[in-house]
Amino acid sequence: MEESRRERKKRQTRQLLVSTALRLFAQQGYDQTTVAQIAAAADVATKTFFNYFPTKEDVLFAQAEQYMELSADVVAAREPTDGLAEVLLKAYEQVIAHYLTVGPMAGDRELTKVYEQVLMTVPAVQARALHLLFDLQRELARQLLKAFPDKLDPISAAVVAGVFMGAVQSAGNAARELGQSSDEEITESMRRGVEIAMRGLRSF
Amino acid sequence: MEESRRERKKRQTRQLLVSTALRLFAQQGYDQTTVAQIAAAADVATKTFFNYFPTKEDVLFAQAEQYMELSADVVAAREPTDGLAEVLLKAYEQVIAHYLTVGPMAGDRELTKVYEQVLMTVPAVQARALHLLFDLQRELARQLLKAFPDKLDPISAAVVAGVFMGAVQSAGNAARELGQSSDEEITESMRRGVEIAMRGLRSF
DNA sequence: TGTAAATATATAGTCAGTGTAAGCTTCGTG
DNA sequence: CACGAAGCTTACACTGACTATATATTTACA
Repeated sequence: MEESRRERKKRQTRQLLVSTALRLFAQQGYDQTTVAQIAAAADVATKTFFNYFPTKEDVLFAQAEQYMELSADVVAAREPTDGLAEVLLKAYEQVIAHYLTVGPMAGDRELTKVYEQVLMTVPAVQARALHLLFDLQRELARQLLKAFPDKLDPISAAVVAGVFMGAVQSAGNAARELGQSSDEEITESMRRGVEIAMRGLRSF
Repeated sequence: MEESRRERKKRQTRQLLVSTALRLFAQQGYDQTTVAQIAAAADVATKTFFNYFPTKEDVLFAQAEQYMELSADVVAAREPTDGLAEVLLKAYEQVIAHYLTVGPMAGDRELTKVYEQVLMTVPAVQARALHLLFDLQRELARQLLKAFPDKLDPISAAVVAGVFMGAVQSAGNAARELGQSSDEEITESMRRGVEIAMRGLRSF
């Protein structure tokens, strides 16, 4: 079945809300922009905004579920010869590639800056981002446990996911704090983080 | 200089707000309890509550900064013979011990249950908790970098902290989800998490 | 005891987010 | 084509977190 008119309109409205919100955030700042303003600028009722996004923050994370599906796909489609480390690395590469090429930030330097600015300064947004990271981590653990039932148990699967995500996230964050702002620098730092997670902390 | 009257009163008011809030949360649930109610029950103005705690959630994390100081102390007071792994393990043991014996939850089964219930079900509180975890991680990275300037650089220090905290946090969480509710079971799972972080993910 | 700083207060607001009921659009079925 | 069900949007009213401001009170200290 193709996309029905209803579904199409819904997607359009959703997209309109996202782009309108980002535009206003860029113009006047996140905190200075009210949901009522976003709704008015998109010409819908305020309540409609909340029908699409449970909170104001969520409009910034509209594409986040895709990452979850993406990594799940990679884990599910693993080659029988692939070990746990290989699968993790592939999932990582996939998500990064998707982020850099397909996501709403892809290539748009201006938008990326707005995003980063908001993410670094607005506590509520930071909190929401961490929560998402956390969900992603839990989902990854589930997938890994299903893919490697002989090597993992529920606890170790969770730990593997937690270690991996912790490495990537902390590396990316540290890179940003050090002023590394280009995609290349940041992904390179993340790669180092992954390598450390693979080797283990005793290697220091 | 001892504690002045002003400081003493401040501490008392703060303590009163915390215990009053917890009592009300236990009685009527977190969402059902308003800040106005807490303030009224503690016989202060609503605004006063916000003078002590920036948000409603914060009243649940009154003791969190102590963990940061604690782990910083451990790292700072390391023996010259201690390697990075040993220092991390010691800091971990210290914080756990502190949590189990000194914290407001120590021994109070009832209060611990309220806490866990709130933490598992209220999104705003989860978000706040994650944010704290994140701060703690960053602080740990700073301390490690200072203690091991020859072995670490800013990126790798952040990664070490991120991997370590990620392991502990995900293990603890997975344990709770599996229904392990006793302190012993949970700390045992966390210990496994730490071991995995030390060994590295390639060991699977 | 007088004075400046810190703190608490009441008042009046802004804004995120919810509940509800009513109306409009779209969909499937006969 | 017709019609009823289901899904969305909307207006409206409301709760409650949080802030700004201006005022009063308490405390520290000379």
